[in-house]
Amino acid sequence: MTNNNQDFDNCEYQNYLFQELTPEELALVAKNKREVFYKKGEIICEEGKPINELLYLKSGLVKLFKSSPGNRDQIISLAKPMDCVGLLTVFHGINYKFSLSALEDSVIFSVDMSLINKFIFQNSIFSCSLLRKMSKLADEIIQHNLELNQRHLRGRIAHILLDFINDIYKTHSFDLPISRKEMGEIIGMTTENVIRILSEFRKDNIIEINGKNITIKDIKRLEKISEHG
Amino acid sequence: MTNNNQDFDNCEYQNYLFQELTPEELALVAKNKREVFYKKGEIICEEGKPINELLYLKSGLVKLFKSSPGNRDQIISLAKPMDCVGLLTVFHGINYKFSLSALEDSVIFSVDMSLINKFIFQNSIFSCSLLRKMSKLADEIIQHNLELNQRHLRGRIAHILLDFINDIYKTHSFDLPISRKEMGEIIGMTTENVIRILSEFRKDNIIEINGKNITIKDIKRLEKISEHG
DNA sequence: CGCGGCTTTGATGTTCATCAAGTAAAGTGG
DNA sequence: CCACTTTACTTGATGAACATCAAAGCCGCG
Repeated sequence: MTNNNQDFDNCEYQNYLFQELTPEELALVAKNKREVFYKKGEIICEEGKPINELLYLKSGLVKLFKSSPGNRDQIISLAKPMDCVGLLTVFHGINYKFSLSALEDSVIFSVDMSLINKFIFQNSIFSCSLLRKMSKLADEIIQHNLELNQRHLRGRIAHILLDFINDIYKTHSFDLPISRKEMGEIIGMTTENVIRILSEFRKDNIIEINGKNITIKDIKRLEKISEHG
Repeated sequence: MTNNNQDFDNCEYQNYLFQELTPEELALVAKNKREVFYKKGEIICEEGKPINELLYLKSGLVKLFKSSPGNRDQIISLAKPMDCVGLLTVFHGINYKFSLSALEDSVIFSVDMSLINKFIFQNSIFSCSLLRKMSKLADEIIQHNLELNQRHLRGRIAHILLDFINDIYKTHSFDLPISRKEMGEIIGMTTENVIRILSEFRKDNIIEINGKNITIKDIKRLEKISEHG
């Protein structure tokens, strides 16, 4: 592991959360923080465990999910680097109501909630920024759910592909970080149907599939399917 | 309309939001606040309109919803008296992403966002309380969506009836404040199926229906249906 | 009293989950 | 490095759950 302070400076640079802190507060964060590496597939935190820290994703990809009986997980949201994982829920209740696991090799950077609470009390710019971020996250989750409930399966698949293109990978050709099963868990459908519809898109010449790699060939039609079913 | 300050004192008494304010701040709220009466069915605020005020429901029942083409609204949440309506979304973006309307005759009490922001900056107990409330609301909305996606129609109807019993009316016999159509919009199903399943429950001797009035006769079975499908 | 909206029930078709079965890929231990 | 096991992926067939369509009764309201 390289110099921690160096790392911290690097990630703080882009970070919309900690940038509101004063130099003194940042020093406290640097002293308090822990950095943990999680291998792809590893559980980061489980439902029911106490909430002690604010988690911040430095690199990788993480899913926030709820597991149900019968191997039926439901993914609530994905966190990208520079996101605060589970920010929405850490201020309510003492235990996690959801679980977190790494979709790719990830580095999580954690700070004690007691320190975060201290900052909230002494730095109003910071707490204001938290309020804004939470509001944004809530809007996104609500929006996501609305979109799911309105779309048929084809529309959902189109929608999630567009998300990967626009929000995560910023390119028309990428390696899917998640299995077909997990894709189904994000958009609420079975693995079989995820595959079926991806195959349809391939036959219709909208995408190209090579195992985990997906290339978008006709984004206009994908957008049309995402909107009009 | 009766004395405003008197009203304010009455509602502040139970209010978890404003109770964190100092007497001076409360005086500012009392001076700034507006109180508006909305008739059942009236639109309180529409998607796309600027967010200028924090709304607080004094009496009545309000729905937060998103409308879609084809007379297909989707209800995101209901607000009971003493709830801050749309609290989750007011700190992000300049325009409402959702609409609000009154399900029953309602009194809304509004305070300028500029004042709320002032309090956030000067009163850290208040902002901390806001964070907790938002976290709680987010948890509830996420939970609500998870439950919907996992249940079949019978389970959803059972679930929403239990919500009315436990959260809103606190009695086993109540007048439904909403139409069958709105009930469908909360739990994501068609009006016809809401009616069909309510009829099934009536035939199975679980509930009694007299127009808008519903009486629960067998809450144990309702709970069982809500949990196990 | 008649019109429009809400409610109710039945018949029909579509969408999607489930089941089954087979292939490819990816770990695992010798 | 190769057999072996396991996990992920893929396709088809079937049935269940649910939306849609249609039609009729009910109720409040001008």
